[in-house]
Amino acid sequence: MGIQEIATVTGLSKSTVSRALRGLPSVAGTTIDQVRRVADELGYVPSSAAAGLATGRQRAVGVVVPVIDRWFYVKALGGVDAELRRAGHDLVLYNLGGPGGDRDRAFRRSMLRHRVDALVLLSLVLDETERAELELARHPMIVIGGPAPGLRNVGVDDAVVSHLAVRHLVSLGHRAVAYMGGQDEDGMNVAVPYLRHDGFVDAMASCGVDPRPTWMVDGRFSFAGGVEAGAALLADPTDRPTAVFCASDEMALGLLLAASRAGLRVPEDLSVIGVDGHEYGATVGLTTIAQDPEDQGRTAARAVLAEVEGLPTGPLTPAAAELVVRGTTAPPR
Amino acid sequence: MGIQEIATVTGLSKSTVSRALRGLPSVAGTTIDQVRRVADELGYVPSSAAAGLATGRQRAVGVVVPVIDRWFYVKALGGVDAELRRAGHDLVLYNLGGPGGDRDRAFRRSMLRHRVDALVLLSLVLDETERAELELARHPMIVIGGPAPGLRNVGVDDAVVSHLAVRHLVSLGHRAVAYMGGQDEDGMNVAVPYLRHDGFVDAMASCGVDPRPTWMVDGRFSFAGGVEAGAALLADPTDRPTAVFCASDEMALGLLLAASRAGLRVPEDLSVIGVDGHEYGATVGLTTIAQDPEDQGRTAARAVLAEVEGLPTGPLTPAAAELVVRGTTAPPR
DNA sequence: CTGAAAGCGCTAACAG
DNA sequence: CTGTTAGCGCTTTCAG
Repeated sequence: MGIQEIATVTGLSKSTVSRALRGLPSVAGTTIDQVRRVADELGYVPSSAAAGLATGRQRAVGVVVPVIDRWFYVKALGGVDAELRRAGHDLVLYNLGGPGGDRDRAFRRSMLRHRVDALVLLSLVLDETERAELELARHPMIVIGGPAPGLRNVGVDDAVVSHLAVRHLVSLGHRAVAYMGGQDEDGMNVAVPYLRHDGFVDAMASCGVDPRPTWMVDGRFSFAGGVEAGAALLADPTDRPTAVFCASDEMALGLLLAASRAGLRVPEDLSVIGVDGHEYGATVGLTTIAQDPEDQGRTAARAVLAEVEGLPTGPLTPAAAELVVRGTTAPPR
Repeated sequence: MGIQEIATVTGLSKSTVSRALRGLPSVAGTTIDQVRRVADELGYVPSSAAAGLATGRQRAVGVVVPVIDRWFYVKALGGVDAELRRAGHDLVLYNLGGPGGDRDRAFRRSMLRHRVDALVLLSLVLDETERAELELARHPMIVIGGPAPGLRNVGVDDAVVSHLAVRHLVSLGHRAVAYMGGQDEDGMNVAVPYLRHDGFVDAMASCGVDPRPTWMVDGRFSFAGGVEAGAALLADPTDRPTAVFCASDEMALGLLLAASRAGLRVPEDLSVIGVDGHEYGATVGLTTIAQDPEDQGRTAARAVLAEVEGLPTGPLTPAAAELVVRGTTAPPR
């Protein structure tokens, strides 16, 4: 059943078996082979709980996402996972499940159980209480996406993202540029939407263009939202922007559909630029500010794992965000 | 630090504290309150490893996915998660990470550690060795998606799915109907692609129509793949199908783009039907055979949790698949 | 290179 | 309703 069985069968001690199973260098090669063979024959399955209790290390890290079904989160999750796997750690998923998710309970009931050695928070900003509670667990934490007070974070600089997009549009000659963003995701307290929004306003100002309040629309960071907000934005032929900066590719894709429904050609009648580097965008030729969430996930995992090992925690360099010009942006007519 | 501290501070015994913390009915209400208060003051954080070791239950279930970034898997994962959370269990994600994922190592190194009480496999078919290994852990397992030999599964009946789609097309008057599917996902050993393919052939036969081999194309179950395969399929104006059944909405979306690039109008020149009920499809008006992966996830989680509790394991009813007629299908001209 | 003994922090009978 | 006594299965000093 356990390590003990192997010990009695091989005539070795529990300790030696334990060491052999872990391949410690202080064990004779022959012993290791023998132990492994017997373990296999016996169908031995290690108990991570016992190991965890003895060492204080669970070899697992938690990943907290506000919702699971968003492109960025899925990609970042994949990156974190890849790196954890490489390091032999498991990934415990904490999905706050959006607005209805009973965030508080999820926090204390699950994350506060020492099941994981560290936490990767996706785009979350914690409030005071939450921070205090998580402090109790005393494990390393890191944030992917928007900066969070008091925590290290990896992610693009959202102000830069907005500036890149606006500058591209303005340099093409656009002045009538609209912004499609989204509010905080219903109390999920995510910083990115605000940062991109403010970045847009800033960038416009620095280009000497005044953003029009009626051209700042809410696409809810989703495809469907982009279609709706886009339809509204493009409804009045006498008062249309010549370009739109969408704070996510999913919204931009929606806007593209709305534009075609409105009989507008892109980029001739309307320029569209998104943010992300979504695969769909690539295949439809969407100009975008691309980022690599998978890589951000890997970086975050590596950093937090290093912190678990007690290595010094250096500052993290912001992730790359790069203007990818494709077919949806052009000079206005 | 642990439960002991609380015991000494309150003057109670470890056992009483343990019971109070778990709110067992055999503890005085006042005691419970007191213990909880002291626990809070002390910043007590329970150790799931210790609890798990003592009880043999980890209060966690593993979810194994072939890859993470697919609509179906993400939705199903969300469903599993929701149900687990409700039951107070954590979710450990095992991502095989596609073809390059070193499936074997992932299996034995992680899943075989008793970190979880049960396993939910997404669309995976295990080979003999894998089954044997997982048997060792002796925990309940269930599959979502295609049936797997020797395991219970929840999911739609893929033969029915194909029949529904084909019958819809044929009843509209189509005879020249093509199929867009995909092969096994590069050694990930997933059953669904084959089932839908065979279902299509069957359904065509039962409708008295011969499927054309050159009209059975591979869209790799992705948007980009759908665009490519669609372009090829529609390339020759003298030899085009009048309708296409796509084994997933993502491919259907791609095909829609390919059709518009080829100058075809949908549904006038070409009818398209997909499978899934993807949100994007809904907003572009894609006719589809809709299913509810989230619900399938919840069902699977519930079933496997019940099995963990030792409840009798009844058979599972197949998940619902429903024809949703929207704007992309119509009679051929 | 291997063994003996002492826990890791909690739960679970079994008594009161 | 509460306390006592054993472990759960592994890792880790400390000695050989």
